[in-house]
Amino acid sequence: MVVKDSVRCQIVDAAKKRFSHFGYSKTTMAEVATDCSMSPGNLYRFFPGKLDIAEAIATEDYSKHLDHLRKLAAAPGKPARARMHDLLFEELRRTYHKLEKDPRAFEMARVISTERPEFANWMLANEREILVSLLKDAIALGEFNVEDVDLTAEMIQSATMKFRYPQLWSKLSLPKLERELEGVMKLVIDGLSPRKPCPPAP
Amino acid sequence: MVVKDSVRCQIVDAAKKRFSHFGYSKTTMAEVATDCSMSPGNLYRFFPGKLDIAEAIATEDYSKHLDHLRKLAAAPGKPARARMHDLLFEELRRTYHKLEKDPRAFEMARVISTERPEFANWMLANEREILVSLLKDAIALGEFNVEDVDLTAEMIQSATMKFRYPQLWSKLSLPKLERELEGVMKLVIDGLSPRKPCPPAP
DNA sequence: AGATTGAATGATTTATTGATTATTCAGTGA
DNA sequence: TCACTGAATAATCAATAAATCATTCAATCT
Repeated sequence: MVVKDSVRCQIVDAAKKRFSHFGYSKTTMAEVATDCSMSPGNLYRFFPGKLDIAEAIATEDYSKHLDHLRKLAAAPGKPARARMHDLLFEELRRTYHKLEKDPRAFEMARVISTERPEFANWMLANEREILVSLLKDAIALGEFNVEDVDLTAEMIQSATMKFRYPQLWSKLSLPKLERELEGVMKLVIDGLSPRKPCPPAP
Repeated sequence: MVVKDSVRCQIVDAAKKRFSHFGYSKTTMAEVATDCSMSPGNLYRFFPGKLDIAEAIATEDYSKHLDHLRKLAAAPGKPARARMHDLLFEELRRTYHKLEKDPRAFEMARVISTERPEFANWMLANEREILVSLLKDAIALGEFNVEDVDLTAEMIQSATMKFRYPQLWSKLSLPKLERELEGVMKLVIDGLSPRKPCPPAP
């Protein structure tokens, strides 16, 4: 089992190099196999198919990111508002940089999300979980006032959808996207309704 | 000039029929010309190209929709909240139905928005204008409390982006999309911050 | 027996070719 | 001179052939 795992790792590593050098579609299973000094057929004892290798790479990479997000969301001593800011901005920046500068990463993201739509859902669910615990925490601290935490987390994700796949929507630059996300966050946190009885002092 | 206009209309009408029957890509300029009893070359005295005919059709159609939206946004006697609801829901439903059931309309929308991205921006700007006047009205009535009206309108559009191209994002059904839009609207209007000093009565 | 190979298979991609079609413009007729 | 035509052009698309590649599996090795 430990042996099997190390072979899996070897395969993933070889594929990682190939994919990031030449792209997903331009690397063949035969090449990956050769890099691992094995026959192409043998790869299939470790992975059901090529896409699954890509998914393994993506999962590994994404898990690190998730850990980071969890830390941001739980940062002690920070107001919930600031933590939510950090959380959403980190996501925007990560995907932006990842997809903007690296066409290979972009290709992989595209392939995985079209061939394996559940993967994108899984990511969303993970992030929603983080959001939920952040909200609960904020409620306990009296910073937010939310009835249905799960629903609210879902709605926050809805409202920030544009920033999750930045280059799909608009060719906006990162600074512009950041300014917009800032605005949406403010809107979501403060809302449109008047806080106090309202009319401004004369 | 009045003659030129009537020829333009004739061309647009012929193209409208062809496009909606056979689709944009399957109708040829020669066919449209024949329908108008003219030579293909002559079409170019009235439109710079095929895409511009499609754009003219889309503009005409969209203008009617805009009028409707303006009416909804200005409906007398309704609270701003309800008018905003009507506005955003009408947009969701329109695009959903238009694109869901009619593959020809979908093709045209796709072609125009990829070849003429400024068209989509123009639509957004139009709707933002409506949103701005709705917001101003709501502020005057004391229903909303907003500092920067233009910025806020932009942010509302950002937050509801997902519902503007429903089928691009998710394969969600209309009822699910409606429930989500409902939630996002509530979030945007009420916000997360506590309205009153907050803690619930015992 | 279990692990591994690598040739065979069929699906997918790429290259090539031959239409089709948007667009232009020299020419025609009023 | 002006409105228009329709053949010429160039770009795009469809069809097909050729090659590549993911995947399978009978045979081989350890």
